[in-house]
Amino acid sequence: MAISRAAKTQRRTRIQEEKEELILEAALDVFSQNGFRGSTIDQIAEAAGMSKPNLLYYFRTKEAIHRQLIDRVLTTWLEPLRVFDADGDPESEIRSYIRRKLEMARDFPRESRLFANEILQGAPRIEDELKGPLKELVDEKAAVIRAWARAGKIARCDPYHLIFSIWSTTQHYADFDVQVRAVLGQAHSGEGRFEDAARFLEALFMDGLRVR
Amino acid sequence: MAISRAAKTQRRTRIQEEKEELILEAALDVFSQNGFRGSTIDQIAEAAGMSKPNLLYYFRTKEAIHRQLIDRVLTTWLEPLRVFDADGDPESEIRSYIRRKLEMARDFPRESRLFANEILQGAPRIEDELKGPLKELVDEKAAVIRAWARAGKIARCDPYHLIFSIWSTTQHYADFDVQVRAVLGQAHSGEGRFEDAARFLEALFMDGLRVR
DNA sequence: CGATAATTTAACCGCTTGGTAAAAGCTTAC
DNA sequence: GTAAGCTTTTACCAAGCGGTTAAATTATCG
Repeated sequence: MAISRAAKTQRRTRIQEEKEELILEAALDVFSQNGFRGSTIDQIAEAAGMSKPNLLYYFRTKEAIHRQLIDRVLTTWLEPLRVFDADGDPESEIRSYIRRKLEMARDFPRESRLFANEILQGAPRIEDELKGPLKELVDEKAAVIRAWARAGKIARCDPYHLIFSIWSTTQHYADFDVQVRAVLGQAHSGEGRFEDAARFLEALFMDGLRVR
Repeated sequence: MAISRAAKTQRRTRIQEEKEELILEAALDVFSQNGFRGSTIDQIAEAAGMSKPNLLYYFRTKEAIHRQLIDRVLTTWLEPLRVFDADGDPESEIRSYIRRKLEMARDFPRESRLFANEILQGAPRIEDELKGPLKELVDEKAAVIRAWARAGKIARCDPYHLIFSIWSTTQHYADFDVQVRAVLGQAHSGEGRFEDAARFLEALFMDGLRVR
Protein backbone atom coordinates (compact mmCIF):
# COMPACT_ATOMS: atom_id res chain seq x y z
CA MET A 1 0.00 0.00 0.00
CA ALA A 2 1.14 3.50 -0.72
CA ILE A 3 2.40 5.58 2.13
CA SER A 4 -0.11 8.30 2.92
CA ARG A 5 1.08 11.75 1.86
CA ALA A 6 0.43 13.06 5.34
CA ALA A 7 2.88 10.66 6.90
CA LYS A 8 5.71 11.97 4.78
CA THR A 9 7.95 14.75 5.90
CA GLN A 10 9.49 15.45 2.53
CA ARG A 11 8.34 15.75 -1.03
CA ARG A 12 8.96 12.54 -2.89
CA THR A 13 8.19 12.70 -6.54
CA ARG A 14 8.13 15.17 -9.36
CA ILE A 15 4.50 14.31 -9.99
CA GLN A 16 3.52 15.18 -6.45
CA GLU A 17 5.10 18.57 -6.68
CA GLU A 18 3.43 19.31 -9.99
CA LYS A 19 0.00 18.10 -8.97
CA GLU A 20 0.02 19.88 -5.64
CA GLU A 21 0.89 23.09 -7.43
CA LEU A 22 -1.89 22.47 -9.92
CA ILE A 23 -4.39 21.89 -7.13
CA LEU A 24 -3.36 24.99 -5.19
CA GLU A 25 -3.64 27.08 -8.33
CA ALA A 26 -7.14 25.74 -9.00
CA ALA A 27 -8.13 26.10 -5.35
CA LEU A 28 -7.05 29.74 -5.40
CA ASP A 29 -9.48 30.36 -8.24
CA VAL A 30 -12.35 28.63 -6.50
CA PHE A 31 -11.82 29.72 -2.89
CA SER A 32 -11.21 33.35 -3.83
CA GLN A 33 -14.50 33.46 -5.67
CA ASN A 34 -16.74 31.52 -3.33
CA GLY A 35 -15.15 31.55 0.08
CA PHE A 36 -14.39 28.39 2.04
CA ARG A 37 -17.89 27.17 2.75
CA GLY A 38 -19.13 28.15 -0.67
CA SER A 39 -16.47 26.11 -2.46
CA THR A 40 -16.65 22.39 -3.11
CA ILE A 41 -13.91 19.84 -3.59
CA ASP A 42 -15.55 18.89 -6.87
CA GLN A 43 -15.21 22.44 -8.17
CA ILE A 44 -11.55 22.52 -7.28
CA ALA A 45 -10.94 19.09 -8.74
CA GLU A 46 -12.62 20.03 -11.99
CA ALA A 47 -10.64 23.27 -12.20
CA ALA A 48 -7.48 21.25 -11.66
CA GLY A 49 -8.52 18.75 -14.31
CA MET A 50 -8.65 15.71 -12.07
CA SER A 51 -11.16 13.59 -10.18
CA LYS A 52 -12.16 14.28 -6.60
CA PRO A 53 -10.61 11.12 -5.14
CA ASN A 54 -7.44 11.88 -7.03
CA LEU A 55 -7.31 15.35 -5.55
CA LEU A 56 -7.93 13.89 -2.09
CA TYR A 57 -4.92 11.70 -2.60
CA TYR A 58 -2.75 14.83 -2.47
CA PHE A 59 -4.66 16.78 0.16
CA ARG A 60 -6.53 14.80 2.79
CA THR A 61 -9.24 17.39 3.37
CA LYS A 62 -10.69 20.53 1.88
CA GLU A 63 -9.36 22.39 4.88
CA ALA A 64 -5.81 21.17 4.27
CA ILE A 65 -5.85 22.78 0.83
CA HIS A 66 -7.21 26.00 2.22
CA ARG A 67 -4.74 26.18 5.05
CA GLN A 68 -1.74 25.70 2.81
CA LEU A 69 -3.07 28.32 0.43
CA ILE A 70 -3.63 30.82 3.22
CA ASP A 71 -0.18 30.21 4.69
CA ARG A 72 1.46 30.81 1.35
CA VAL A 73 -0.58 33.91 0.54
CA LEU A 74 -0.06 35.47 3.93
CA THR A 75 3.69 35.36 3.51
CA THR A 76 3.82 37.02 0.12
CA TRP A 77 1.04 39.39 1.03
CA LEU A 78 2.98 40.93 3.87
CA GLU A 79 6.21 41.21 1.94
CA PRO A 80 5.68 44.87 0.94
CA LEU A 81 5.25 45.87 4.57
CA ARG A 82 8.33 43.90 5.56
CA VAL A 83 10.58 45.88 3.26
CA PHE A 84 9.31 49.15 4.71
CA ASP A 85 12.60 50.78 5.64
CA ALA A 86 13.11 52.76 8.84
CA ASP A 87 16.23 54.42 7.42
CA GLY A 88 14.63 55.46 4.17
CA ASP A 89 13.02 58.77 3.34
CA PRO A 90 9.53 58.73 4.93
CA GLU A 91 7.73 60.25 1.99
CA SER A 92 9.23 57.91 -0.59
CA GLU A 93 8.86 54.88 1.67
CA ILE A 94 5.13 55.50 2.09
CA ARG A 95 4.76 56.36 -1.55
CA SER A 96 6.39 53.17 -2.70
CA TYR A 97 4.49 51.09 -0.17
CA ILE A 98 1.25 52.38 -1.67
CA ARG A 99 2.52 51.67 -5.15
CA ARG A 100 3.60 48.14 -4.28
CA LYS A 101 0.31 47.33 -2.58
CA LEU A 102 -1.58 48.66 -5.58
CA GLU A 103 0.54 46.56 -7.92
CA MET A 104 -0.31 43.51 -5.87
CA ALA A 105 -4.01 44.31 -6.06
CA ARG A 106 -3.62 44.51 -9.82
CA ASP A 107 -1.42 41.46 -10.30
CA PHE A 108 -2.73 39.14 -7.58
CA PRO A 109 -6.42 39.92 -7.10
CA ARG A 110 -7.27 36.32 -6.28
CA GLU A 111 -4.86 36.29 -3.37
CA SER A 112 -6.38 39.49 -2.06
CA ARG A 113 -9.89 38.14 -2.33
CA LEU A 114 -8.97 34.84 -0.69
CA PHE A 115 -7.69 36.80 2.26
CA ALA A 116 -10.65 39.17 2.28
CA ASN A 117 -13.12 36.29 2.22
CA GLU A 118 -11.38 34.74 5.18
CA ILE A 119 -11.34 37.92 7.27
CA LEU A 120 -14.87 38.83 6.30
CA GLN A 121 -16.15 35.51 7.57
CA GLY A 122 -14.54 35.99 10.94
CA ALA A 123 -11.10 34.56 10.15
CA PRO A 124 -11.83 31.27 11.94
CA ARG A 125 -8.85 29.60 10.34
CA ILE A 126 -6.24 32.35 10.70
CA GLU A 127 -6.98 34.12 13.95
CA ASP A 128 -3.64 33.00 15.37
CA GLU A 129 -1.67 34.33 12.42
CA LEU A 130 -3.41 37.68 12.75
CA LYS A 131 -2.81 38.05 16.46
CA GLY A 132 0.74 36.71 16.21
CA PRO A 133 3.00 37.37 13.22
CA LEU A 134 0.79 39.98 11.60
CA LYS A 135 0.35 42.04 14.75
CA GLU A 136 4.07 41.88 15.52
CA LEU A 137 5.02 43.09 12.06
CA VAL A 138 2.53 45.93 12.17
CA ASP A 139 3.64 46.91 15.67
CA GLU A 140 7.21 47.11 14.44
CA LYS A 141 6.37 49.27 11.44
CA ALA A 142 3.97 51.41 13.46
CA ALA A 143 6.88 52.27 15.72
CA VAL A 144 8.89 53.38 12.70
CA ILE A 145 6.10 55.62 11.50
CA ARG A 146 5.61 57.06 14.95
CA ALA A 147 9.31 57.88 15.11
CA TRP A 148 9.06 59.70 11.79
CA ALA A 149 6.13 61.70 13.11
CA ARG A 150 7.99 62.55 16.32
CA ALA A 151 10.96 63.70 14.28
CA GLY A 152 8.69 66.02 12.33
CA LYS A 153 9.27 64.21 9.05
CA ILE A 154 5.60 63.49 8.51
CA ALA A 155 2.44 64.80 10.12
CA ARG A 156 1.55 63.42 13.51
CA CYS A 157 -0.96 60.66 13.01
CA ASP A 158 -2.01 57.31 14.34
CA PRO A 159 0.33 54.86 12.58
CA TYR A 160 -2.06 51.94 12.87
CA HIS A 161 -4.89 53.77 11.16
CA LEU A 162 -2.45 54.98 8.52
CA ILE A 163 -1.56 51.38 7.74
CA PHE A 164 -5.22 50.36 7.73
CA SER A 165 -6.05 53.13 5.31
CA ILE A 166 -3.28 52.09 2.94
CA TRP A 167 -4.41 48.48 3.08
CA SER A 168 -8.06 49.31 2.51
CA THR A 169 -7.64 51.83 -0.30
CA THR A 170 -5.31 49.61 -2.29
CA GLN A 171 -6.96 46.25 -1.71
CA HIS A 172 -10.28 47.82 -2.60
CA TYR A 173 -9.28 47.63 -6.27
CA ALA A 174 -8.91 43.85 -6.01
CA ASP A 175 -11.65 42.96 -3.54
CA PHE A 176 -14.33 45.29 -4.91
CA ASP A 177 -13.22 45.09 -8.51
CA VAL A 178 -16.73 44.34 -9.78
CA GLN A 179 -18.10 47.44 -8.10
CA VAL A 180 -15.23 49.63 -9.27
CA ARG A 181 -15.77 48.49 -12.85
CA ALA A 182 -19.53 48.96 -12.61
CA VAL A 183 -19.19 52.51 -11.32
CA LEU A 184 -16.42 53.58 -13.68
CA GLY A 185 -18.22 52.11 -16.66
CA GLN A 186 -16.57 50.55 -19.67
CA ALA A 187 -14.69 53.71 -20.57
CA HIS A 188 -12.45 53.67 -17.50
CA SER A 189 -12.38 49.97 -16.67
CA GLY A 190 -9.20 49.21 -18.59
CA GLU A 191 -5.88 48.70 -16.89
CA GLY A 192 -5.47 52.47 -16.82
CA ARG A 193 -7.64 52.66 -13.73
CA PHE A 194 -4.69 51.46 -11.68
CA GLU A 195 -2.63 54.38 -12.96
CA ASP A 196 -5.42 56.77 -12.01
CA ALA A 197 -5.76 55.14 -8.62
CA ALA A 198 -2.02 55.36 -7.99
CA ARG A 199 -1.95 59.05 -8.89
CA PHE A 200 -4.94 59.79 -6.70
CA LEU A 201 -3.75 57.82 -3.69
CA GLU A 202 -0.24 59.21 -3.76
CA ALA A 203 -1.62 62.73 -3.87
CA LEU A 204 -4.13 61.96 -1.13
CA PHE A 205 -1.61 60.53 1.27
CA MET A 206 0.96 63.19 0.52
CA ASP A 207 -1.18 66.30 0.54
CA GLY A 208 -4.80 65.51 1.33
CA LEU A 209 -7.51 67.42 -0.44
CA ARG A 210 -6.51 70.90 0.59
CA VAL A 211 -5.73 73.26 -2.23
CA ARG A 212 -2.01 73.60 -2.73
CA MET B 1 -55.81 25.94 1.57
CA ALA B 2 -53.92 29.05 2.49
CA ILE B 3 -53.12 31.48 -0.26
CA SER B 4 -49.43 31.36 -1.04
CA ARG B 5 -47.58 34.43 0.17
CA ALA B 6 -46.16 35.00 -3.25
CA ALA B 7 -49.59 35.42 -4.80
CA LYS B 8 -50.43 38.27 -2.50
CA THR B 9 -49.71 41.83 -3.38
CA GLN B 10 -50.21 43.26 0.10
CA ARG B 11 -49.29 42.35 3.63
CA ARG B 12 -52.15 40.58 5.33
CA THR B 13 -51.58 39.85 8.93
CA ARG B 14 -49.64 41.15 11.88
CA ILE B 15 -47.97 37.76 12.26
CA GLN B 16 -46.65 37.86 8.72
CA GLU B 17 -45.08 41.21 9.22
CA GLU B 18 -43.47 40.17 12.47
CA LYS B 19 -42.18 36.86 11.22
CA GLU B 20 -40.81 38.28 8.00
CA GLU B 21 -38.94 40.86 10.00
CA LEU B 22 -37.65 38.15 12.33
CA ILE B 23 -36.45 36.09 9.38
CA LEU B 24 -34.71 39.01 7.67
CA GLU B 25 -32.98 39.90 10.91
CA ALA B 26 -31.77 36.33 11.35
CA ALA B 27 -30.79 36.08 7.69
CA LEU B 28 -28.71 39.24 8.01
CA ASP B 29 -26.72 37.57 10.77
CA VAL B 30 -26.17 34.41 8.80
CA PHE B 31 -25.61 35.79 5.30
CA SER B 32 -23.25 38.51 6.51
CA GLN B 33 -21.07 35.93 8.20
CA ASN B 34 -21.07 33.13 5.65
CA GLY B 35 -22.03 34.65 2.31
CA PHE B 36 -24.87 33.34 0.20
CA ARG B 37 -23.51 29.95 -0.76
CA GLY B 38 -22.05 29.37 2.67
CA SER B 39 -25.36 29.95 4.43
CA THR B 40 -28.11 27.36 4.82
CA ILE B 41 -31.83 27.77 5.26
CA ASP B 42 -31.56 25.66 8.40
CA GLN B 43 -29.08 28.10 9.92
CA ILE B 44 -31.37 31.04 9.22
CA ALA B 45 -34.41 29.16 10.49
CA GLU B 46 -32.63 28.24 13.70
CA ALA B 47 -31.43 31.81 14.22
CA ALA B 48 -35.00 32.97 13.71
CA GLY B 49 -36.30 30.36 16.14
CA MET B 50 -38.46 28.48 13.71
CA SER B 51 -38.44 25.35 11.57
CA LYS B 52 -37.23 25.31 8.00
CA PRO B 53 -40.63 24.60 6.42
CA ASN B 54 -42.11 27.35 8.53
CA LEU B 55 -39.52 29.80 7.25
CA LEU B 56 -40.19 28.66 3.70
CA TYR B 57 -43.83 29.51 4.25
CA TYR B 58 -42.82 33.16 4.40
CA PHE B 59 -40.06 33.16 1.78
CA ARG B 60 -40.34 30.69 -1.04
CA THR B 61 -36.60 30.34 -1.60
CA LYS B 62 -33.29 31.13 0.01
CA GLU B 63 -32.66 33.54 -2.78
CA ALA B 64 -35.89 35.43 -2.09
CA ILE B 65 -34.69 36.18 1.43
CA HIS B 66 -31.32 37.31 0.17
CA ARG B 67 -32.73 39.51 -2.53
CA GLN B 68 -35.06 41.34 -0.18
CA LEU B 69 -32.22 41.83 2.29
CA ILE B 70 -29.90 43.21 -0.38
CA ASP B 71 -32.55 45.56 -1.72
CA ARG B 72 -33.21 46.95 1.72
CA VAL B 73 -29.55 47.33 2.63
CA LEU B 74 -28.60 48.96 -0.65
CA THR B 75 -31.10 51.74 -0.09
CA THR B 76 -29.98 52.67 3.42
CA TRP B 77 -26.36 52.09 2.53
CA LEU B 78 -26.33 54.77 -0.14
CA GLU B 79 -28.25 57.30 1.91
CA PRO B 80 -25.13 59.15 3.16
CA LEU B 81 -23.98 59.73 -0.40
CA ARG B 82 -27.44 60.89 -1.42
CA VAL B 83 -27.43 63.74 1.10
CA PHE B 84 -24.06 64.94 -0.17
CA ASP B 85 -24.90 68.57 -0.89
CA ALA B 86 -23.59 70.46 -3.92
CA ASP B 87 -24.37 73.80 -2.28
CA GLY B 88 -22.65 73.02 0.99
CA ASP B 89 -19.10 73.82 1.99
CA PRO B 90 -16.84 71.23 0.28
CA GLU B 91 -14.62 70.64 3.27
CA SER B 92 -17.46 70.10 5.72
CA GLU B 93 -19.47 68.03 3.24
CA ILE B 94 -16.60 65.61 2.74
CA ARG B 95 -15.80 65.62 6.41
CA SER B 96 -19.35 64.74 7.40
CA TYR B 97 -19.65 62.15 4.67
CA ILE B 98 -16.63 60.40 6.13
CA ARG B 99 -18.10 60.67 9.61
CA ARG B 100 -21.46 59.30 8.52
CA LYS B 101 -19.92 56.37 6.67
CA LEU B 102 -17.80 55.56 9.69
CA GLU B 103 -20.83 55.67 11.95
CA MET B 104 -22.56 53.22 9.65
CA ALA B 105 -19.58 50.89 9.77
CA ARG B 106 -19.79 51.05 13.55
CA ASP B 107 -23.55 50.73 13.88
CA PHE B 108 -24.39 48.44 10.97
CA PRO B 109 -21.41 46.16 10.42
CA ARG B 110 -23.58 43.25 9.32
CA GLU B 111 -25.09 45.28 6.51
CA SER B 112 -21.62 46.27 5.36
CA ARG B 113 -20.41 42.70 5.41
CA LEU B 114 -23.47 41.41 3.58
CA PHE B 115 -22.70 43.85 0.83
CA ALA B 116 -18.98 43.10 0.87
CA ASN B 117 -19.61 39.38 0.64
CA GLU B 118 -21.80 39.92 -2.36
CA ILE B 119 -19.34 42.14 -4.21
CA LEU B 120 -16.39 39.95 -3.32
CA GLN B 121 -18.07 36.94 -4.86
CA GLY B 122 -18.64 38.73 -8.12
CA ALA B 123 -21.99 40.38 -7.30
CA PRO B 124 -23.98 37.85 -9.34
CA ARG B 125 -27.22 38.96 -7.74
CA ILE B 126 -26.77 42.74 -7.82
CA GLU B 127 -24.85 43.53 -10.96
CA ASP B 128 -27.79 45.47 -12.35
CA GLU B 129 -28.12 47.64 -9.26
CA LEU B 130 -24.42 48.46 -9.41
CA LYS B 131 -24.42 49.42 -13.06
CA GLY B 132 -27.74 51.24 -12.78
CA PRO B 133 -28.77 53.20 -9.69
CA LEU B 134 -25.39 53.07 -7.97
CA LYS B 135 -23.43 54.27 -10.98
CA GLU B 136 -25.92 57.06 -11.64
CA LEU B 137 -25.72 58.31 -8.08
CA VAL B 138 -21.93 58.23 -8.08
CA ASP B 139 -21.77 59.95 -11.44
CA GLU B 140 -23.95 62.72 -10.09
CA LYS B 141 -21.85 63.25 -6.97
CA ALA B 142 -18.60 62.94 -8.90
CA ALA B 143 -19.75 65.86 -11.02
CA VAL B 144 -20.28 67.90 -7.87
CA ILE B 145 -16.81 67.11 -6.60
CA ARG B 146 -15.27 67.90 -9.96
CA ALA B 147 -17.01 71.27 -9.94
CA TRP B 148 -15.57 72.01 -6.51
CA ALA B 149 -12.10 71.14 -7.75
CA ARG B 150 -12.54 73.33 -10.85
CA ALA B 151 -13.64 76.20 -8.63
CA GLY B 152 -10.48 75.80 -6.60
CA LYS B 153 -12.34 74.86 -3.43
CA ILE B 154 -10.53 71.55 -3.08
CA ALA B 155 -7.44 70.08 -4.71
CA ARG B 156 -7.83 68.75 -8.22
CA CYS B 157 -8.35 65.04 -7.98
CA ASP B 158 -10.22 62.17 -9.58
CA PRO B 159 -13.64 62.29 -7.91
CA TYR B 160 -14.35 58.59 -8.49
CA HIS B 161 -11.20 57.48 -6.75
CA LEU B 162 -11.93 59.93 -3.96
CA ILE B 163 -15.29 58.27 -3.40
CA PHE B 164 -13.70 54.81 -3.59
CA SER B 165 -11.14 55.77 -1.01
CA ILE B 166 -13.78 57.05 1.38
CA TRP B 167 -15.81 53.89 0.93
CA SER B 168 -12.86 51.60 1.44
CA THR B 169 -11.30 53.31 4.43
CA THR B 170 -14.55 53.55 6.35
CA GLN B 171 -16.05 50.18 5.46
CA HIS B 172 -12.74 48.57 6.35
CA TYR B 173 -13.66 48.97 10.03
CA ALA B 174 -16.78 46.85 9.52
CA ASP B 175 -15.61 44.36 6.91
CA PHE B 176 -12.15 43.71 8.33
CA ASP B 177 -13.14 44.17 11.95
CA VAL B 178 -11.51 40.91 13.06
CA GLN B 179 -8.20 41.97 11.56
CA VAL B 180 -8.41 45.48 12.97
CA ARG B 181 -9.05 44.09 16.44
CA ALA B 182 -6.28 41.52 16.12
CA VAL B 183 -3.73 44.14 15.10
CA LEU B 184 -4.77 46.78 17.60
CA GLY B 185 -4.83 44.27 20.45
CA GLN B 186 -7.19 44.32 23.35
CA ALA B 187 -6.02 47.71 24.54
CA HIS B 188 -7.39 49.63 21.55
CA SER B 189 -10.22 47.37 20.46
CA GLY B 190 -12.91 49.18 22.45
CA GLU B 191 -15.37 51.52 20.81
CA GLY B 192 -12.72 54.24 21.04
CA ARG B 193 -11.09 52.92 17.89
CA PHE B 194 -13.84 54.56 15.87
CA GLU B 195 -12.97 57.91 17.40
CA ASP B 196 -9.32 57.37 16.53
CA ALA B 197 -10.23 56.29 13.03
CA ALA B 198 -12.44 59.35 12.54
CA ARG B 199 -9.69 61.69 13.69
CA PHE B 200 -7.14 60.03 11.47
CA LEU B 201 -9.30 59.89 8.36
CA GLU B 202 -10.50 63.47 8.64
CA ALA B 203 -6.90 64.64 8.96
CA LEU B 204 -5.79 62.43 6.09
CA PHE B 205 -8.42 63.62 3.68
CA MET B 206 -8.08 67.23 4.69
CA ASP B 207 -4.31 67.56 4.83
CA GLY B 208 -2.58 64.34 3.85
CA LEU B 209 0.55 63.36 5.68
CA ARG B 210 2.63 66.41 4.95
CA VAL B 211 3.81 68.32 7.97
CA ARG B 212 1.66 71.35 8.62
C1' DC C 1 -69.54 29.09 19.22
C1' DG C 2 -68.30 27.64 14.61
C1' DA C 3 -66.35 28.13 10.21
C1' DT C 4 -62.82 29.78 7.51
C1' DA C 5 -58.37 31.13 6.67
C1' DA C 6 -53.58 31.51 8.50
C1' DT C 7 -49.79 29.16 10.54
C1' DT C 8 -46.96 25.32 12.07
C1' DT C 9 -45.29 20.66 12.07
C1' DA C 10 -43.83 15.97 10.64
C1' DA C 11 -42.47 13.29 7.09
C1' DC C 12 -40.33 13.09 3.07
C1' DC C 13 -37.55 13.66 -1.64
C1' DG C 14 -33.86 13.93 -4.93
C1' DC C 15 -29.50 15.95 -5.21
C1' DT C 16 -24.97 17.48 -3.57
C1' DT C 17 -21.55 17.29 -0.19
C1' DG C 18 -16.97 15.71 2.05
C1' DG C 19 -14.73 11.73 2.34
C1' DT C 20 -13.48 6.36 1.94
C1' DA C 21 -12.24 1.56 0.10
C1' DA C 22 -10.24 -1.14 -2.87
C1' DA C 23 -8.59 -2.44 -6.94
C1' DA C 24 -6.52 -1.24 -11.44
C1' DG C 25 -2.90 1.14 -13.93
C1' DC C 26 1.48 3.33 -14.13
C1' DT C 27 6.69 4.53 -12.87
C1' DT C 28 10.85 3.67 -11.36
C1' DA C 29 14.97 1.36 -9.61
C1' DC C 30 17.27 -2.68 -9.72
C1' DG D 1 11.77 -7.64 -16.86
C1' DT D 2 9.89 -7.44 -12.67
C1' DA D 3 8.74 -6.15 -8.23
C1' DA D 4 7.89 -2.45 -5.42
C1' DG D 5 5.82 1.61 -4.67
C1' DC D 6 3.22 5.60 -6.71
C1' DT D 7 -0.98 7.29 -8.99
C1' DT D 8 -5.60 7.07 -10.79
C1' DT D 9 -10.17 5.29 -11.19
C1' DT D 10 -14.62 3.15 -10.02
C1' DA D 11 -17.92 2.48 -6.80
C1' DC D 12 -19.66 3.83 -2.78
C1' DC D 13 -21.53 6.08 1.79
C1' DA D 14 -23.65 8.87 5.39
C1' DA D 15 -24.83 13.44 6.22
C1' DG D 16 -26.44 17.79 4.66
C1' DC D 17 -28.70 20.48 1.20
C1' DG D 18 -32.93 23.25 -0.84
C1' DG D 19 -37.42 22.44 -1.22
C1' DT D 20 -42.38 19.95 -1.15
C1' DT D 21 -46.59 17.77 0.63
C1' DA D 22 -50.21 17.19 3.46
C1' DA D 23 -52.05 17.04 7.68
C1' DA D 24 -52.44 19.21 12.27
C1' DT D 25 -52.85 23.31 14.85
C1' DT D 26 -53.95 28.00 15.88
C1' DA D 27 -55.87 32.66 15.05
C1' DT D 28 -59.64 35.53 13.29
C1' DC D 29 -64.12 37.10 12.63
C1' DG D 30 -69.12 36.90 12.19
